[in-house]
Amino acid sequence: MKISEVAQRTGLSISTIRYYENAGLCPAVARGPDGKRRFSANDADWFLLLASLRETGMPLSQMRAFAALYAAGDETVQQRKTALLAHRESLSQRQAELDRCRSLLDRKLQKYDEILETRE
Amino acid sequence: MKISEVAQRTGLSISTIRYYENAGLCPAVARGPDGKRRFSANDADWFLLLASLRETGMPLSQMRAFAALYAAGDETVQQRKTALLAHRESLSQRQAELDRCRSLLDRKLQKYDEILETRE
DNA sequence: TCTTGACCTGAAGTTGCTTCAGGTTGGTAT
DNA sequence: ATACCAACCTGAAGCAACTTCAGGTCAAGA
Repeated sequence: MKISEVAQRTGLSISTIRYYENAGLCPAVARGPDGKRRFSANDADWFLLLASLRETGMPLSQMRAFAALYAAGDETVQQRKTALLAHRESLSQRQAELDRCRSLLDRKLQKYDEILETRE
Repeated sequence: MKISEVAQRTGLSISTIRYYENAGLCPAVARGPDGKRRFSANDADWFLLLASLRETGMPLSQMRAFAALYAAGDETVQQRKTALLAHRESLSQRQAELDRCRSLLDRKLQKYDEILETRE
Protein backbone atom coordinates (compact mmCIF):
# COMPACT_ATOMS: atom_id res chain seq x y z
CA MET A 1 0.00 0.00 0.00
CA LYS A 2 1.25 3.46 -0.87
CA ILE A 3 1.62 6.24 1.64
CA SER A 4 -1.21 8.17 -0.01
CA GLU A 5 -3.56 5.25 0.56
CA VAL A 6 -2.64 5.03 4.22
CA ALA A 7 -3.25 8.76 4.51
CA GLN A 8 -6.67 8.34 2.97
CA ARG A 9 -7.62 5.46 5.24
CA THR A 10 -6.39 6.97 8.46
CA GLY A 11 -7.13 10.62 7.93
CA LEU A 12 -3.52 11.43 8.78
CA SER A 13 -1.61 13.64 6.38
CA ILE A 14 1.25 12.13 4.40
CA SER A 15 3.65 14.37 6.29
CA THR A 16 2.31 13.20 9.60
CA ILE A 17 2.74 9.56 8.64
CA ARG A 18 6.37 10.16 7.76
CA TYR A 19 6.78 12.21 10.91
CA TYR A 20 5.33 9.39 13.03
CA GLU A 21 7.59 6.80 11.49
CA ASN A 22 10.54 9.05 12.09
CA ALA A 23 9.44 9.59 15.66
CA GLY A 24 9.52 5.86 16.36
CA LEU A 25 5.77 5.37 16.53
CA CYS A 26 5.77 2.31 14.33
CA PRO A 27 7.99 -0.61 13.38
CA ALA A 28 10.13 0.44 10.40
CA VAL A 29 8.09 0.50 7.23
CA ALA A 30 9.36 -1.57 4.30
CA ARG A 31 10.67 0.12 1.16
CA GLY A 32 10.26 -0.80 -2.49
CA PRO A 33 13.32 -1.01 -4.78
CA ASP A 34 12.59 2.60 -5.70
CA GLY A 35 13.04 3.67 -2.06
CA LYS A 36 9.34 4.38 -1.56
CA ARG A 37 7.46 3.18 1.50
CA ARG A 38 5.34 0.04 1.10
CA PHE A 39 2.83 -0.41 3.89
CA SER A 40 1.48 -3.81 4.84
CA ALA A 41 -2.14 -4.19 5.94
CA ASN A 42 -0.82 -4.46 9.48
CA ASP A 43 1.06 -1.20 9.10
CA ALA A 44 -2.09 0.49 7.89
CA ASP A 45 -4.11 -0.87 10.82
CA TRP A 46 -1.47 0.30 13.22
CA PHE A 47 -1.56 3.81 11.82
CA LEU A 48 -5.33 3.78 12.11
CA LEU A 49 -4.99 2.99 15.80
CA LEU A 50 -2.32 5.67 16.17
CA ALA A 51 -4.69 8.16 14.55
CA SER A 52 -7.39 7.33 17.08
CA LEU A 53 -5.03 7.58 20.00
CA ARG A 54 -3.73 10.94 18.83
CA GLU A 55 -7.18 12.28 18.02
CA THR A 56 -8.26 11.44 21.53
CA GLY A 57 -5.37 13.35 23.02
CA MET A 58 -2.64 10.82 23.76
CA PRO A 59 0.75 12.57 23.67
CA LEU A 60 3.41 11.27 21.31
CA SER A 61 5.58 10.21 24.23
CA GLN A 62 2.88 7.76 25.39
CA MET A 63 2.26 6.62 21.87
CA ARG A 64 5.96 5.89 21.58
CA ALA A 65 5.82 3.75 24.70
CA PHE A 66 2.77 1.96 23.33
CA ALA A 67 4.56 1.36 20.02
CA ALA A 68 7.51 -0.10 21.89
CA LEU A 69 5.16 -2.62 23.55
CA TYR A 70 3.67 -3.47 20.17
CA ALA A 71 7.15 -4.00 18.73
CA ALA A 72 8.03 -6.28 21.63
CA GLY A 73 5.40 -8.81 20.55
CA ASP A 74 2.59 -10.80 22.13
CA GLU A 75 3.93 -10.99 25.66
CA THR A 76 3.04 -7.33 26.06
CA VAL A 77 -0.64 -7.65 25.24
CA GLN A 78 -1.59 -7.36 28.88
CA GLN A 79 0.40 -4.15 29.27
CA ARG A 80 -1.08 -2.73 26.11
CA LYS A 81 -4.54 -3.52 27.39
CA THR A 82 -3.79 -1.73 30.63
CA ALA A 83 -2.52 1.29 28.72
CA LEU A 84 -5.61 1.43 26.52
CA LEU A 85 -7.92 1.10 29.49
CA ALA A 86 -6.21 4.02 31.18
CA HIS A 87 -6.43 6.03 28.03
CA ARG A 88 -10.10 5.24 27.58
CA GLU A 89 -10.68 6.53 31.07
CA SER A 90 -8.92 9.80 30.27
CA LEU A 91 -11.01 10.02 27.12
CA SER A 92 -14.16 9.77 29.23
CA GLN A 93 -13.02 12.69 31.30
CA ARG A 94 -12.27 14.64 28.19
CA GLN A 95 -15.72 13.94 26.83
CA ALA A 96 -17.34 15.02 30.07
CA GLU A 97 -15.36 18.24 29.95
CA LEU A 98 -16.49 18.87 26.39
CA ASP A 99 -20.08 18.40 27.49
CA ARG A 100 -19.59 21.00 30.20
CA CYS A 101 -18.17 23.38 27.62
CA ARG A 102 -21.11 22.72 25.34
CA SER A 103 -23.59 23.62 28.02
CA LEU A 104 -21.70 26.82 28.77
CA LEU A 105 -21.92 27.68 25.07
CA ASP A 106 -25.62 26.89 25.13
CA ARG A 107 -26.18 29.21 28.06
CA LYS A 108 -24.26 31.93 26.27
CA LEU A 109 -26.36 31.45 23.16
CA GLN A 110 -29.49 31.74 25.24
CA LYS A 111 -28.30 35.05 26.62
CA TYR A 112 -27.66 36.30 23.12
CA ASP A 113 -31.21 35.30 22.20
CA GLU A 114 -32.59 37.23 25.15
CA ILE A 115 -30.66 40.32 24.15
CA LEU A 116 -31.87 40.03 20.58
CA GLU A 117 -35.49 39.57 21.64
CA THR A 118 -35.49 42.40 24.17
CA ARG A 119 -34.26 44.67 21.43
CA GLU A 120 -37.32 43.54 19.38
CA MET B 1 -9.87 40.11 41.12
CA LYS B 2 -6.28 38.94 40.98
CA ILE B 3 -4.86 36.96 38.10
CA SER B 4 -4.47 33.90 40.32
CA GLU B 5 -8.20 33.95 41.08
CA VAL B 6 -9.09 34.14 37.41
CA ALA B 7 -6.76 31.22 36.79
CA GLN B 8 -8.51 29.23 39.49
CA ARG B 9 -11.97 29.99 38.16
CA THR B 10 -11.23 29.36 34.52
CA GLY B 11 -8.76 26.53 34.71
CA LEU B 12 -6.37 28.53 32.54
CA SER B 13 -2.81 28.95 33.76
CA ILE B 14 -1.63 32.39 34.81
CA SER B 15 0.77 32.38 31.88
CA THR B 16 -2.01 31.56 29.47
CA ILE B 17 -4.13 34.43 30.75
CA ARG B 18 -1.31 36.88 30.21
CA TYR B 19 -0.63 35.31 26.84
CA TYR B 20 -4.28 35.68 25.82
CA GLU B 21 -4.40 39.32 26.83
CA ASN B 22 -1.22 39.93 24.90
CA ALA B 23 -2.66 38.13 21.90
CA GLY B 24 -5.62 40.50 21.78
CA LEU B 25 -8.20 38.01 23.02
CA CYS B 26 -9.73 40.38 25.54
CA PRO B 27 -10.29 44.09 26.06
CA ALA B 28 -7.27 45.51 27.91
CA VAL B 29 -7.34 44.50 31.56
CA ALA B 30 -7.17 47.32 34.13
CA ARG B 31 -4.09 47.72 36.29
CA GLY B 32 -3.77 48.67 39.95
CA PRO B 33 -1.40 51.48 41.01
CA ASP B 34 1.19 48.76 41.58
CA GLY B 35 1.03 47.75 37.91
CA LYS B 36 -0.74 44.48 38.64
CA ARG B 37 -3.76 43.32 36.65
CA ARG B 38 -7.17 43.85 38.26
CA PHE B 39 -9.88 41.78 36.61
CA SER B 40 -13.52 42.84 36.74
CA ALA B 41 -16.27 40.20 37.05
CA ASN B 42 -16.91 40.74 33.34
CA ASP B 43 -13.28 40.09 32.55
CA ALA B 44 -13.41 36.87 34.53
CA ASP B 45 -16.57 35.74 32.73
CA TRP B 46 -15.00 36.51 29.40
CA PHE B 47 -11.97 34.41 30.21
CA LEU B 48 -14.25 31.58 31.26
CA LEU B 49 -15.89 31.71 27.84
CA LEU B 50 -12.48 31.88 26.17
CA ALA B 51 -11.45 28.79 28.10
CA SER B 52 -14.47 26.87 26.82
CA LEU B 53 -13.92 27.97 23.26
CA ARG B 54 -10.28 26.95 23.38
CA GLU B 55 -11.00 23.66 25.13
CA THR B 56 -13.43 22.81 22.38
CA GLY B 57 -10.87 23.44 19.70
CA MET B 58 -11.42 26.97 18.45
CA PRO B 59 -8.13 28.36 17.08
CA LEU B 60 -6.77 31.58 18.54
CA SER B 61 -7.32 33.38 15.26
CA GLN B 62 -11.07 32.78 15.49
CA MET B 63 -11.10 33.66 19.15
CA ARG B 64 -9.39 36.94 18.25
CA ALA B 65 -12.12 37.70 15.73
CA PHE B 66 -14.75 36.85 18.31
CA ALA B 67 -13.05 39.12 20.84
CA ALA B 68 -13.06 41.94 18.31
CA LEU B 69 -16.84 41.56 17.97
CA TYR B 70 -17.20 41.59 21.75
CA ALA B 71 -15.09 44.74 21.96
CA ALA B 72 -17.25 46.39 19.32
CA GLY B 73 -20.28 46.31 21.61
CA ASP B 74 -23.91 45.23 21.47
CA GLU B 75 -24.48 45.72 17.76
CA THR B 76 -22.41 42.63 17.14
CA VAL B 77 -24.50 40.26 19.25
CA GLN B 78 -26.06 38.73 16.18
CA GLN B 79 -22.66 38.06 14.62
CA ARG B 80 -21.37 36.57 17.83
CA LYS B 81 -24.39 34.32 17.99
CA THR B 82 -23.75 33.15 14.45
CA ALA B 83 -20.12 32.45 15.30
CA LEU B 84 -21.03 30.45 18.39
CA LEU B 85 -23.65 28.45 16.50
CA ALA B 86 -21.06 27.53 13.89
CA HIS B 87 -18.61 26.59 16.58
CA ARG B 88 -21.16 24.47 18.39
CA GLU B 89 -21.74 22.63 15.16
CA SER B 90 -18.03 21.93 14.77
CA LEU B 91 -17.99 20.76 18.37
CA SER B 92 -20.71 18.24 17.55
CA GLN B 93 -18.61 16.85 14.76
CA ARG B 94 -15.65 16.67 17.08
CA GLN B 95 -17.70 14.77 19.64
CA ALA B 96 -18.96 12.34 17.03
CA GLU B 97 -15.38 11.77 15.93
CA LEU B 98 -14.33 11.08 19.51
CA ASP B 99 -17.12 8.54 19.81
CA ARG B 100 -15.86 6.78 16.70
CA CYS B 101 -12.38 6.72 18.21
CA ARG B 102 -13.77 5.33 21.44
CA SER B 103 -15.46 2.47 19.67
CA LEU B 104 -12.27 1.69 17.78
CA LEU B 105 -10.48 1.53 21.12
CA ASP B 106 -13.21 -0.71 22.47
CA ARG B 107 -12.85 -3.11 19.55
CA LYS B 108 -9.11 -3.16 20.09
CA LEU B 109 -9.58 -3.92 23.78
CA GLN B 110 -11.89 -6.76 22.87
CA LYS B 111 -9.24 -8.24 20.60
CA TYR B 112 -6.74 -8.04 23.43
CA ASP B 113 -9.19 -9.88 25.66
CA GLU B 114 -9.61 -12.62 23.08
CA ILE B 115 -5.87 -13.06 22.82
CA LEU B 116 -5.52 -13.20 26.59
CA GLU B 117 -8.32 -15.75 26.93
CA THR B 118 -7.13 -17.98 24.11
CA ARG B 119 -3.81 -18.14 25.83
CA GLU B 120 -5.67 -19.34 28.98
C1' DT C 1 11.88 13.60 -25.25
C1' DC C 2 9.91 16.04 -22.05
C1' DT C 3 6.91 16.83 -18.62
C1' DT C 4 3.83 15.55 -14.88
C1' DG C 5 2.79 13.58 -10.52
C1' DA C 6 3.83 10.92 -6.61
C1' DC C 7 7.18 10.09 -3.77
C1' DC C 8 11.75 11.20 -1.10
C1' DT C 9 14.84 14.05 2.51
C1' DG C 10 16.21 17.63 5.66
C1' DA C 11 15.36 22.11 7.28
C1' DA C 12 12.66 25.94 8.47
C1' DG C 13 8.17 27.83 9.89
C1' DT C 14 3.70 27.82 12.77
C1' DT C 15 0.57 27.44 16.73
C1' DG C 16 -0.25 27.60 21.36
C1' DC C 17 1.57 27.41 25.21
C1' DT C 18 5.19 26.79 29.25
C1' DT C 19 9.38 27.82 31.39
C1' DC C 20 13.05 30.75 32.62
C1' DA C 21 15.80 34.83 33.96
C1' DG C 22 15.70 38.87 36.15
C1' DG C 23 13.08 42.69 38.46
C1' DT C 24 9.41 45.16 41.53
C1' DT C 25 6.22 45.23 45.14
C1' DG C 26 3.80 44.62 49.80
C1' DG C 27 3.30 42.19 53.84
C1' DT C 28 5.17 39.72 57.75
C1' DA C 29 8.72 37.90 61.07
C1' DT C 30 12.95 39.12 63.55
C1' DA D 1 14.53 48.91 60.60
C1' DT D 2 15.61 45.10 57.92
C1' DA D 3 15.47 40.88 55.99
C1' DC D 4 12.73 37.81 53.59
C1' DC D 5 8.94 35.74 51.11
C1' DA D 6 5.16 35.13 47.89
C1' DA D 7 2.81 36.96 44.18
C1' DC D 8 3.05 39.60 40.58
C1' DC D 9 5.58 41.76 36.32
C1' DT D 10 8.23 41.57 31.41
C1' DG D 11 10.63 39.68 27.51
C1' DA D 12 12.90 35.85 25.65
C1' DA D 13 13.75 31.19 24.99
C1' DG D 14 12.05 26.41 24.84
C1' DC D 15 8.79 22.75 23.51
C1' DA D 16 5.15 19.63 21.22
C1' DA D 17 3.19 18.37 17.17
C1' DC D 18 2.80 19.31 13.03
C1' DT D 19 2.99 21.77 8.21
C1' DT D 20 5.38 23.87 4.62
C1' DC D 21 9.21 24.49 1.71
C1' DA D 22 13.30 23.71 -1.19
C1' DG D 23 15.43 20.69 -3.88
C1' DG D 24 15.90 15.95 -5.82
C1' DT D 25 14.58 11.02 -7.87
C1' DC D 26 11.93 8.20 -10.75
C1' DA D 27 8.22 5.93 -13.67
C1' DA D 28 4.65 6.64 -16.87
C1' DG D 29 2.10 9.04 -20.36
C1' DA D 30 1.52 12.83 -24.47
